[in-house]
Amino acid sequence: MKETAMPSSLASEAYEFVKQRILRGNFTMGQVISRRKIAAELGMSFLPVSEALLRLEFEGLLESRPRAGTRVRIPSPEDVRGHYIVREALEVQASMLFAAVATEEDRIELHALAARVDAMSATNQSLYLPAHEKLHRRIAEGARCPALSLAIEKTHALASTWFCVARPHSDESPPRRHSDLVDILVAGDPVKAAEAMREHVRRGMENTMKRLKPYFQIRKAYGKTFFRSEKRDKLRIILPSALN
Amino acid sequence: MKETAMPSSLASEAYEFVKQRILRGNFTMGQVISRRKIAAELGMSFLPVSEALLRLEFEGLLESRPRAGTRVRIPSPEDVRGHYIVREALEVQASMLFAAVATEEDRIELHALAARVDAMSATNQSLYLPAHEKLHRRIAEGARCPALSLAIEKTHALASTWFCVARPHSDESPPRRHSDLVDILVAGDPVKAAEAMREHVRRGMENTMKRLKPYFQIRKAYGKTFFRSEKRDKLRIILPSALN
DNA sequence: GACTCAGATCTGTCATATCATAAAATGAGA
DNA sequence: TCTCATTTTATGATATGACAGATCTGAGTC
Repeated sequence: MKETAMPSSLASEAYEFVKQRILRGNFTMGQVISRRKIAAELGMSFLPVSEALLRLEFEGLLESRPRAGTRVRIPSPEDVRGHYIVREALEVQASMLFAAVATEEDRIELHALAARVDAMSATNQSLYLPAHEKLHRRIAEGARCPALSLAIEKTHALASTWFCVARPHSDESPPRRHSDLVDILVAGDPVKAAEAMREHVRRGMENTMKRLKPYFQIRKAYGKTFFRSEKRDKLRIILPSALN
Repeated sequence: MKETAMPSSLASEAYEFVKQRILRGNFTMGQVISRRKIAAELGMSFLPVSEALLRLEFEGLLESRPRAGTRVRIPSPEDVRGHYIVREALEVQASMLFAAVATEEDRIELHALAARVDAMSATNQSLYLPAHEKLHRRIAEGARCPALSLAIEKTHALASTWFCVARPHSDESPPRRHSDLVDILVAGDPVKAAEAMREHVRRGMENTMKRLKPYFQIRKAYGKTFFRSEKRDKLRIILPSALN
C-alpha cells in the first residue's frame, strides 16, 4: 500500500484513497461516505474530496442524492444485467482483436495466467480476483487498443466492488474454465474467440446474480433514503436475509 | 433552445450550457474555455462551472492541464480509432439484441427513420446528424438494455463534436446505406445483424478519419500548450491546412 | 410497544478568497 | 526584426464559510 508516487493533486490522492477502500471492502455496499471526515482524515479540505467522489460516482462506484449523502452503490438486478451486457460487448471485441493481432509473447503469457487463475479459483480466494483481472487486462492489451482497454478496466472496477462481499460460490466451476477460454483465444480465429468469450462473460453474470441476490433486497429496503446511522444494520437483520 | 425544466443544480445548468455550445460548434476544437467567464455569463460562481467542465472532461469532450486551462478536445488518430472500436463493440451488441428482442413497433419505426436519414444525407445537412443519432438511439432502445443505451449515447456525444467541423464529404455514400442496414436488423437474425452493423460502423470510422485529417495536424501544432489568445489562429494559417 | 414532531446534526451546494503556476505581454538588447 | 528574460495577467487548485435541505434524536403522545 504505497502512495502512488506524487499524486500532484489532492483530488487524485483522495480518489485513490476512497477507491482502494471500496475495492478492499473497507467501505461496504450502502455505507454512507462523509466527505468531511475523509477530508479530515487526509488532512485536506473537503473540496478535493468532493471532486474525487464525483468521479467515483461517474464511474458507478458511488451514488448520491443532493443533500442527503453519498454511499457505496447497491446494485439492482437491472444494474448487474446492464453491466454484463456492456462488458460482454467490450470483451468480445477485445477477444476478437486479440485473436487477430496479439503477438506471440501475448499468447504465451496468457496461457500462464489462465493456468494460475484456474488454480487459485479452487484454493486461494484472496489472490483470485487480482489474477482474474490481470488476465482480462492482458487480453485487452493484446488487442492493441488503449481506449478499449480503458473501457474494460472501468467496468471491471465496478464489478470488483460486488465481489468484496460474501462468497458463497465454490459452485463447481469447471477446473479449466479460463484455460479453455484462452486456448481458443490464442488459436487465432476471431469468430470462435468471440463466441468463447461471450459464453464466458455470460457465465460470469449468472454467477454474480446468484451472489448478489441477498443484496437486491437490501437495496429495496434502503429505498431512496441515505441512512447515516446504524439503522441500516437493523434493516439488515430484519430482512428475510439468507445473507449467508 | 429551452432550459431543460428546473436544473435543480447550478452545476447541471452549466453542464448543459457548455455541452450545447460544444455540440453546436459555438466552441471550436482546441478553443480554450474560461471557467470564470462562463460563470459570469451564467451569473454563478465558477465552482459549479468547474464541476460541469470536470464532467465533460470525463466524457471526453474536453481536456485540461492543471494550471494551464481547459479546451475542447482535439482528437488524435488513435483517439478516433479507439472511439470507433469501442463504439463498434457496443453497437454490434445492441443490433444483436435488437434483432432478437425488439417489438414489432420498434422494427416498423426503424424503417421509417432509416428512410429519413438516407434522404437527408443527400439534401439536408443540418438535420442529418440529429436524425442519424435518433436512428442509432432507437436501435439501442430496442435492445431493451438501458445501460447499453447510455453507453452508446455517451460515445455519440463525443463523436458529434467531430462533425461540427467542415463537411467535405458528400462522398458517394450509397443512397440506401441506412435502409439496407435496418432491413437486416429487422429481419431478426442476430448474427447477420451484428455483421451488418460492424460493417456500418467501420465505414463511419473511415469517413471520420478523412474529415478529421486536417485537425490531426492542428493537434500536433498545438502540442501541450493551451493558447489563450489568438496565436492559435496564426497557427491555423501557417499549417499546410487544406482546411477547406 | 408504535407514532408524531420539533430541534440538533450532518449533508451537499455554492460563494468568496488565496495561492502556485502557465501563458501573455512587455521591453531591453542583438 | 528577432531573441530572451522579465513582469503581468489568467488559470486551475484549494481553503473556508454560509446556507438549505435531509437525516437523526429524543421527548411526548397514544
